[in-house]
Amino acid sequence: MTGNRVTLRDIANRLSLSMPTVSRALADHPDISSATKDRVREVAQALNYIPNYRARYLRAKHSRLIALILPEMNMFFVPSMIAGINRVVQRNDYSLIVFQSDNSIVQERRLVEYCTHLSADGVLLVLSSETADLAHLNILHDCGIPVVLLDRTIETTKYSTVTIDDHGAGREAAIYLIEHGHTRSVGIFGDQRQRISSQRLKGFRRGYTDKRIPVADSQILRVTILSELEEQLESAFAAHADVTAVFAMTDELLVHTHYLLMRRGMRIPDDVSLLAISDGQAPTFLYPNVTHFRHAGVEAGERTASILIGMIEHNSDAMIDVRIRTTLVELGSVATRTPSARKH
Amino acid sequence: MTGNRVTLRDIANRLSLSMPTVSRALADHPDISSATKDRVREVAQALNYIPNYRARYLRAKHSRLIALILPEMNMFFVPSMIAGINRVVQRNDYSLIVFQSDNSIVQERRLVEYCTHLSADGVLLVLSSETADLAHLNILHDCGIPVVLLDRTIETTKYSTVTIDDHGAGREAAIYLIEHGHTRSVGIFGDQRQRISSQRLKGFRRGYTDKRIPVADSQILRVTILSELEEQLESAFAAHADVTAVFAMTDELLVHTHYLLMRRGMRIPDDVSLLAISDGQAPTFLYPNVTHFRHAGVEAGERTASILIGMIEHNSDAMIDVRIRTTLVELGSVATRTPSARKH
DNA sequence: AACGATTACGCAATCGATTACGGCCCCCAG
DNA sequence: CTGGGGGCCGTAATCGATTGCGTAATCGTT
Repeated sequence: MTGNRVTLRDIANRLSLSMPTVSRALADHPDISSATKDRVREVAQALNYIPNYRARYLRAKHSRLIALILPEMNMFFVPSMIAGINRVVQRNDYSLIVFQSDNSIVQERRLVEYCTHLSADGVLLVLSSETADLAHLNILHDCGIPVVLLDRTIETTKYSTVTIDDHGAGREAAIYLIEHGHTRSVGIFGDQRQRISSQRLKGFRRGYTDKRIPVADSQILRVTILSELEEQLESAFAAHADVTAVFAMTDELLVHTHYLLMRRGMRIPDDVSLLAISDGQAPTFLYPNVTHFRHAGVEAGERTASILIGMIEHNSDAMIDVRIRTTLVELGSVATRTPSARKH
Repeated sequence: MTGNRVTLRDIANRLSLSMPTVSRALADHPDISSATKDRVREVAQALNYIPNYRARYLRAKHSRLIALILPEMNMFFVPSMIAGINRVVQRNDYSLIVFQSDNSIVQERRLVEYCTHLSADGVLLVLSSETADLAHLNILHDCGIPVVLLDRTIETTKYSTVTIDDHGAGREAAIYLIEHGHTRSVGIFGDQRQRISSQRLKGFRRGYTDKRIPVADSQILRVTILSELEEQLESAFAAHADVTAVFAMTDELLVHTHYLLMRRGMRIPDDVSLLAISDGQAPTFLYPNVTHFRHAGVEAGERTASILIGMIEHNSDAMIDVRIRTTLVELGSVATRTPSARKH
């Protein structure tokens, strides 16, 4: 360690110039002669000058820091989403600060506040499951820090949001199953306090309603804790011997459902068809590959980050709501059943 | 947006006090009377004062920022590692800045430099696959910024490292297979430019050597791109009809190998046994569950972050090398074979 | 020759907070 | 009565960089 860092003053002293001149020289300001610029650059290089962004951004109002607050790390979706966000963020010369709220509203509140301390230029927020309202975001609004809500949100007219078309995906999944002859299926959904879960569930039911096919409540699983899945699935099978298909709302539910079906000795799609909403990774390494409605995490991340940076740079308060549509990827885990060909 | 943020000066003016007094009052300095402290706190609250860390840390030498540079996002290992890092980082009141080098040494170099601009207090680095030496880290050393190399490293005596006991895990995996009667197996390894791949491979071979069982080169797969896996696996099976077990070096290789085995119609573990090194997630949702040598990503992240923060706070240059041992988790994907019971 | 314009740079303030140092007032002891 | 010592607070400098404004020197113009 060479002691303290080289500053503009050091360069200035070395060249008998003033700090402002050195600053302007390094910034390629037109007021400075190119001869001086060259000398400054040379000395800066020689002395190994390292700019102090902390000092620079103290004067500027911005920090070029973007915060991402996640409820939790998850091997599905989150990594690709971060990858997408990071790509856009880095490309625009911002840095991404990642926080975890651990699904706690207290933590989330604390972190939001912390973002103001850090003078983040913008905040990307995936709400914790405990978050019921958005009052704790007022502080960001007061500071003029734009926010984009991502993936897991609640209804709002105040903040921009980027979400999957959850309702649409659920509905299309149902219709896809019905059109392949699966009039009796089991739908597996997550914690209903989360909008993505309730929306996908509503969409799923809607699909059946639209096709005028009844769905019993026992066909709809609401899995709050993963460990409940097995029992709920067994009950559903027990209640409905004529089930020919299973729909899983997320990758996490998918992989565990897939496992349970396999363990049950069920062949996919011969004994039971399997359909999911997924970011497309798990379906390609499960056997057989799983037909799914795909939402690209990378894309979602990129769009979200783009919107946020747009808001930051145009100082815009415009509320943008992006609903990302899913695309069907058919990989053969859903069989076509004719009404007569039902199991047994 | 209410215009500009409330500063210490605003509070000072409101109370006809000086900025330093307000600063000290908020910091609970003994020089300030409790009456004044109360008044200051009250006004700070009322005015919605938000401290500016950027200004605060300009005087202090530190920033309470820790940077993490990753080669890429990956659904396996990385999320749990980040989770572990983040937990420790947040608990110690630091913030985590995440960068992706996209496996490019140019990017990595740029990001390392960027860390100095931001005055990061420490850097956590997972080397890109292109990184062959550590010269680009000198700048960090010059700035007195501690570094801990994580997971994917190269040999160094200059920086602290946290790695899995790759060689040991590979060796134990081999021995485990042998002791279960699998004298002929296929080992699937990653890009040999990476230390973790070469070490695991070496360890695996070593296990066989120790047990005095020959291993043909065609039993060892080196998979640089995932799409090559299928072909290589087929060749291996074609070359060795007596293969009774497959070992996958990582989760990523595991899930795809599992898929290929299933698609081949092979029953696990009846037709072929499957063993892996894994962080323990994938093995529990693949059917059947996969016996593996487990390395906890969360733990690795936590240890790494702890070491880095220790170095930061004790201003220590001590070189620490942590080699995380893997633990065997038996989940039944490896059958016990007696010599006579080999397949056919 | 004198004056306005241009070039190239320095001075001083500023961002918001922290800290070394100094000073006032009051109380108590000598 | 006086001096020493706390208690409590203000002054000024500082962190490193940026920016508005001023200015000396040079140049060109009529």
